[in-house]
Amino acid sequence: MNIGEIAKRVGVSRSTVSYALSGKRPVSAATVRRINDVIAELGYRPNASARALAEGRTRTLGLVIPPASTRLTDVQLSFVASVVEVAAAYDHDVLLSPSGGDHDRSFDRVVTGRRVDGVILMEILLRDPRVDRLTSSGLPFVTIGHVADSGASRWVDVDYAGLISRCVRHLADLGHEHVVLINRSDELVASGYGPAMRASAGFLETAEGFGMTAHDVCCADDPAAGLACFEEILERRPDVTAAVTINEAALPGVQRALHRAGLDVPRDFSLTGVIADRLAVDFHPPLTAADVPAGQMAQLAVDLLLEQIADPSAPPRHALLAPPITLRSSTGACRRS
Amino acid sequence: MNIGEIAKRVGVSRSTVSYALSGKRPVSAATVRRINDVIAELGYRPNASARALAEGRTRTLGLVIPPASTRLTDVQLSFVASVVEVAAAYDHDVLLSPSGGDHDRSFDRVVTGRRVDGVILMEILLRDPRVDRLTSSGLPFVTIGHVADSGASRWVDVDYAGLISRCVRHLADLGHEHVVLINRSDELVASGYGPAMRASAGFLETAEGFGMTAHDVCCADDPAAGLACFEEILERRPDVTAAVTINEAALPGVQRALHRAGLDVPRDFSLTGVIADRLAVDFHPPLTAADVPAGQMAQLAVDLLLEQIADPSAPPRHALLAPPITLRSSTGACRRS
DNA sequence: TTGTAGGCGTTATCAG
DNA sequence: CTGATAACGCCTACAA
Repeated sequence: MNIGEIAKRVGVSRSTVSYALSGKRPVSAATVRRINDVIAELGYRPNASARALAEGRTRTLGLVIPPASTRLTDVQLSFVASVVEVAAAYDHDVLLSPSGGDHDRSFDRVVTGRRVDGVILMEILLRDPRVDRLTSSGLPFVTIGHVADSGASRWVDVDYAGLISRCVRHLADLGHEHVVLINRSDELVASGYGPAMRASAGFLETAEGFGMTAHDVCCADDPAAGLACFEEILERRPDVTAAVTINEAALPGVQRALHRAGLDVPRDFSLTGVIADRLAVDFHPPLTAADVPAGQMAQLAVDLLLEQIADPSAPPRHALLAPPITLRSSTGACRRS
Repeated sequence: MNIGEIAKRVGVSRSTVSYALSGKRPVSAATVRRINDVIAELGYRPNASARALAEGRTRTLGLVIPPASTRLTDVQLSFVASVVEVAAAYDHDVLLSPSGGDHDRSFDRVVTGRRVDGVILMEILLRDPRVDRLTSSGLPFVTIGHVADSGASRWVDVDYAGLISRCVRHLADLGHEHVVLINRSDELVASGYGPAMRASAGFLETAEGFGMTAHDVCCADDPAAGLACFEEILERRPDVTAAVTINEAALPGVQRALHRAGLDVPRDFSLTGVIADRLAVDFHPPLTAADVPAGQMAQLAVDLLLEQIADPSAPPRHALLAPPITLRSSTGACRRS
C-alpha cells in the first residue's frame, strides 16, 4: 500500500495525494475528501523510511543510555520515560542506544547512520569522548549533565555543586562541625562523572569555608553498599553528626544502618542532599533535600534539541537548574559539642 | 557523503561498493581494500533510511511501554533496559513508544509506519486491544505477558498463578490458616491486568483447596500505599499470619508497617510472593520468593520476535517461566492457633 | 487547482 | 569479477 495506489484509486496524481496529506499546497475540498475516504478505506500510512529519505529528516531522536549491565538507577529511568513522553508530544519517536564506553556499535549506528535528527546524551563525564564524537559529527545533540568545557554545547543539568554547598551551609547553621558526603561509586568518581565530581567539590569547599571537618566517601549504588558504608562511617568517624548525599540507591541501607545504631533522625543525626522527591518523602523521617526534577529536565532537553534541529545555527543554550531545598524533618540542631 | 561518492573516488560502480560492504557477491581483494581505505578516509556510513527503503526492513524493533505518567516500576524498567541490550547484541535498535490506552499517535506511528520490523508489547491485559490491532496489522510481535486467548500468539510470561499457588501451599505446610494476597492496584485489577488477575486466581483457588481463610487486597504501587494497606490488614484481619505479594513497590511500606506493629518476621508473620531477587535479598529479613527474571524474559522475547521476523510463517511459540521459589528467611511456622 | 518528473541513497537484477 | 539500471515510496520544484 503506497501513495501511488491511493492516487490511482482516486484518479489523481501522486503529488496531489502527497499535498493533500501535507497541506503544503491547496487542494480542492472535494479531492481532499475523496482522498481521505480512500486512505481510510485502504488503511494507508506513509512509509517512514521513504519519507525520511526524501525529506532528509527522520522525526526521531536518539537517546543514549548507560548499558543495562550498569543497573539503571531510578532517576536515569525517569529521564528515559520522560524524554520518550515529551518527544511523543512533539510527534517524535525515540531510538534507544545503550552505550557505555567509547566506540560502540549501537552508538555508531545512531550517530552516523542518519537514523535520528539529534541525540540526547545522559550520564556525562567531565571529559566525555561521546561528546567529542558528537561535536565533530555535526549532529545536533544536547546533554543531560555537562562536560567541564561546556561553552559551545547545549545542556541541562542540576547544579550539584551549588545545591550540595547550600546543604552544607544549612548543616553549619544548625551547628554541625563534622560532616560526611556519601557520594556515588568509586568507579563513577574515577571516571570523572559530573554530578559526583561537582558534589564533592562543592561539599569540600563549603565545609572548609565554615571550618568544618569534612569527609568524602564513595558508595556503590545499592542498599547493601549504603549500609556498609554508613556503618564504616559511624565506626571510623564517630564525631560525624550529619551526612549529605546524592546517592539515592544507597538510602535504604543508610536507613537500616541508622536504625541498627539506634540513631534518631534528626535528634542524633542529620541527613540531607540531592534526592528525588519521591524518595525523600518516603524516607523515615522525610528528608530535607533538593529534588532532581527529571520531568522538567527531559522537557528542557527535548526543547533544546528540537530548537537546534530546527535551526542549527542558533546559539548554544543551556539550563542549570537549582531546585529549592525542601525543608522536611531530617535535619536538626547538632546535639553534640 | 553517499555510496556514489565513494564509488567515484575509488573508480568503481556503486554496486561494487555496495557488494564490497555486504559481501553478497565476490569482489576482488584489491578493490575491497581500496574501497575500505576511501571509506575510512571520508568517514562514510550508509544511510539507514535509504537502506531500509531498499531492503524493506529497518533492523529496528518497537517497544511499547506504559506512559511515564504511570510511574514505571522497577521490573518494567529492567525489561526496557534488557530488551535494548539484547537487541543491540543482534545489531538492532529499539524504538520506544509510550502507549497506554487504545488509539495513540505514537503507537500508530510505530505500527503502521513501517518504522520497525516487529514490536514487543509489555504490561498485557487479559483482553488487550493493542494485541488485536497488532494481530490484524500483520506486523510481527511478541508480548511480555499474555492475553487470555493467547493460542495463536507469541509471548513470554512468568507463571504468576502457579507461583503464587506454590507460595500458598508453602504457607499451608507451615501451618498458616489465614492468609492475604497483597495485589497490585485497583486500577490494574479493574482493567484486567494479567499478572494481577492470575495471581489472584491462583491465590484464592489454592487457599480454598487447603481450607484457608483468604483475603485478596489491592494496593497501589508505592511505599505509602503498602504501609496503609498493611496496617489496614492488621487491624481488620487480626487473624492473618502470612501474606503473599506481587507488589514490589509496596514492600518498603510493608516493611515499615511490620516494624511499627512490632511484628517479627518470620516469627510473628510470614511474607512471600513473586519479587525480583534484587529486592527480595534487600528485604529485612531476606524474602522467600520467586524471582522475576527480566533479563531472561527480554532475551526470550527478542529471540521469539527475530525468529518471527525471519520466518513469519513459523508456528507461534511461547514460554511460561516458572522460576524457583528461593527459600530465604521470611517464612516460618505459624505460631498462632 | 492539478500533473510531470527528478531526486533522496541503497540494494538487487540483469548483463557482460 | 564488475557495470548499468531499475526498483523502494515519498517529496517537491517546475509546468500547465
